[in-house]
Amino acid sequence: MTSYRGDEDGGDASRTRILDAIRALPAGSVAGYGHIARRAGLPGRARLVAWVLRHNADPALPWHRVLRSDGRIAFAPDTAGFREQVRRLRAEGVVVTRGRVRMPAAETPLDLALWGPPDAAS
DNA sequence: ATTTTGACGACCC
DNA sequence: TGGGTCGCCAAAA
Repeated sequence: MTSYRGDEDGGDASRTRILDAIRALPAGSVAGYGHIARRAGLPGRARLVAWVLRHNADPALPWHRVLRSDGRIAFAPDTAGFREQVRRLRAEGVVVTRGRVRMPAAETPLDLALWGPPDAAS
């Protein structure tokens, strides 16, 4: 409680919710930044998700399951991060072609079963 | 206080 | 599929 207006989460809670949403990603699945933001109750804050990931220090976080909305890896192709992400994804059975992944139409039946409807924030 | 930057996204052609 | 524009939010310069 960094002391301020009670209604304000101070972005701290937002950060937590984002990390939470990412941790909820099933192995072998992928999601876009915007998708995560939405799941975290922060529609339109895709860039905030990116910011959180950039500042993330938790090695257990499945950050590699987060891609751009077009299924493309966010890192530049010639970076270590890029290669690392491809490596991790493939290790989970995800098909990565030319630094890009086949994105689920939107909500695969499986996702709905695991995540429930978009509104029912867990 | 203004500008630039970034692990973004929806649109348009 | 690919490239460019504009909108968006928070941080850093």
